Amino acid sequence: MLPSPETAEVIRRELLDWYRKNRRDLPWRKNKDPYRIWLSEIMLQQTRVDTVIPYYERFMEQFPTLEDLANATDDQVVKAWEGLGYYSRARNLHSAVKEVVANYGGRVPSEPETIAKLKGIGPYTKGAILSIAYDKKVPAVDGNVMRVFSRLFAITDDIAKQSTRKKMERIAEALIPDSAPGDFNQALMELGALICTPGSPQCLFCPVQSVCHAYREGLEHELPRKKKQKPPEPVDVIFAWLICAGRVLVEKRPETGLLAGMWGLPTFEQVPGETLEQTMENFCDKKGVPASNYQVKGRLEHIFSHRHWKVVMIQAEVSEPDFPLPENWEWVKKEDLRLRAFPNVYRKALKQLI
DNA sequence: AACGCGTGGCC
DNA sequence: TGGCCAAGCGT
Repeated sequence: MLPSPETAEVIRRELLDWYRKNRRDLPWRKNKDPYRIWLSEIMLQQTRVDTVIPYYERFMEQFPTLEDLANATDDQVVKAWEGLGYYSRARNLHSAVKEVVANYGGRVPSEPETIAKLKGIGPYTKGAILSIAYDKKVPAVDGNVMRVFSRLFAITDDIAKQSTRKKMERIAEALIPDSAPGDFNQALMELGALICTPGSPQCLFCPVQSVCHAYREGLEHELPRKKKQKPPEPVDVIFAWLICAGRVLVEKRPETGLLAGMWGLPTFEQVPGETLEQTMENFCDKKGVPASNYQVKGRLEHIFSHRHWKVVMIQAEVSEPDFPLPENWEWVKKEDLRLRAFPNVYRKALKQLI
């Protein structure tokens, strides 16, 4: 059910007016450089504004232009992303930026069909870049917008479903103005971030309260509806701290799956029914590591989106450092560990071990 | 279509 | 304190 033309006009006017008075002064709002907008949208995927800001500032300092990023190495880009999470975003962005330089003369495509082909740019990011940087009338429906629409129009569909986002995009198309599509899209998101928040929406300060179906019915706390996600599955994991003469063995993780392609300590699952020392010793034997003096150095827990690692860190001394290294393993001097990009779970471990 | 993919902040 | 999230995308 689409909003009436009268309702649509009220929403456009009130939202744009409210946004122009209340918009936050964020680093990516300094100008409309498509590269700056693009980077911000990728970093902001599933990530809070306050978390992103320092990463964004540092990243822009290190890679001020699209060409600078295209000319960087993968290691540099991932290092700049270290700690931000969802690391495939960095790899996809880097790959896409290189493609823009190679195939589009270094200009971010302004056509929906073209930009949508780039890695890491889905329906939301496409709409955000095109509307904010190029003033195109394309919807940008993210979690904020879905929450706002759910409440404004009392939509009870599960916002975790793909079909719901398409429904919301149809509504957005009916609302988005010719004059300032980028401001309007950002106004919707800003309203979701500042007023129409998940927990306790500030309906008394809402510029579109008068046309909000949920507010009228007292349903703002019941909406949006969203399927609960399963709790992370616990896994017992061992980190091997394999040392020799001031050096440590590190492992590059597989190119797919959790922390894909990231550096870490050699990591393996605890085998049920075995002691820690048995599993550790079997692991070292299997890898051909001549290790001795096994010793538990500490424990930590780390919760990912769907895994809960219960980690035991076990140290062993490598007696013969010139043994043939397993694939994707390297020796690193302890003081050089900081030069490499480790995801946070390993940084937490290293903090305890060093 | 449903699931895998990080992290930190919030109450 | 731990469950719930926060400007999604790829498969």
